[in-house]
Amino acid sequence: MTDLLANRDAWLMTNCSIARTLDVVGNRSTLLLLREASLGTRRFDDFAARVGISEPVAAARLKQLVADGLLERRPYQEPGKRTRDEYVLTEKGAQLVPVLVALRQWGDTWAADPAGPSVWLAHHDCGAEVHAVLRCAAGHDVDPDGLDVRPGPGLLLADTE
Amino acid sequence: MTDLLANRDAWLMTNCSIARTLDVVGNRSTLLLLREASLGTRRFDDFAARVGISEPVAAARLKQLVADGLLERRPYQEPGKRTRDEYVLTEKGAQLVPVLVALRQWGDTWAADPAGPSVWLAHHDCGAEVHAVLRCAAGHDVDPDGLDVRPGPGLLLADTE
DNA sequence: CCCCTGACTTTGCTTTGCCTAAGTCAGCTC
DNA sequence: GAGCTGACTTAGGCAAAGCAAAGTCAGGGG
Repeated sequence: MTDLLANRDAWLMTNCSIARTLDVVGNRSTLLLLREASLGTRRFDDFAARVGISEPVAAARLKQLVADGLLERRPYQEPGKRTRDEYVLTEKGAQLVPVLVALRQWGDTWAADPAGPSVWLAHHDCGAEVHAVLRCAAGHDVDPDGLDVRPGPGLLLADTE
Repeated sequence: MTDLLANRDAWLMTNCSIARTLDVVGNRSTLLLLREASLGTRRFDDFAARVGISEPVAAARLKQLVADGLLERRPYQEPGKRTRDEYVLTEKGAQLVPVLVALRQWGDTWAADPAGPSVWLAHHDCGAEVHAVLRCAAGHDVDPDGLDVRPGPGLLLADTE
């Protein structure tokens, strides 16, 4: 086994967790639907209107999100109305919130309106602003360029003859 | 001004930082190219091969990433070879690393190969594993469901007549 | 000065995503 | 039991994104 790190050409990206995640949420409307779900939207029409997509697209994406286990469909009933279904985040879906926070944070910094961002996120318990940060298991804050890539157990190597 | 938080219907999402970020990096191949750049890939052919996209697509996306200021094109020369251009992350691009880490982390948890992930990220200084976490300005760790949404200065309201 | 190589570009085609407009359907309200 | 409403589905079409295969181009090596 030669120098693994220098031989990145041989690494096959067929088991990349980023790519696998993007297989599930890798398009704009899916992520925006999850944004809405995380902000508390639950009803079909609201999803379509707030994301700004047509009903056919909303129906297809929501169905896929339920199939993938990121949203759960639950019956509910407003007083004096018939029973309907609402869409709520599952644990699996809620764990994508750091992705949404990181995306929002980048947009706030690099692509915001001159007036500033439309919303910001406060810690429910203390009211302070929330950010996505990188931290190592030893408790250190980590810079984007302070990362080392290490081969993991699922690494596949190309057949280098 | 009535209850802003209850009146989310009136919020116009035309100034959403998540949507603005997705306008720049909202497709699979762009994010995978940034993954490669963050892992140290610099040459055109390597980008195309490692991301698994065709050359025309790689050329178009890389050009757009340079135009958007996430990658910088720089001349370099390997000994005994002609001068070429390489693509390296700018500060603007590097600040998307938390997004990539959060995506990777979700994939490790919810979509990994039974054998485990192909790579993991270590803190360069201490070797411990790195994660994306949510933290408030007061220093508390924040759960995905511990977030409050607050209207910001750039919030646009719909004309509710 | 001719060839090789890395870095693209061009062409032609398929797939995916999204749109509008119109239709369906189920259960309350009246 | 007729109509309304929310939640979709169906049909038809356009545009963006992707692929494969082949062509272009510039500069250093031989």
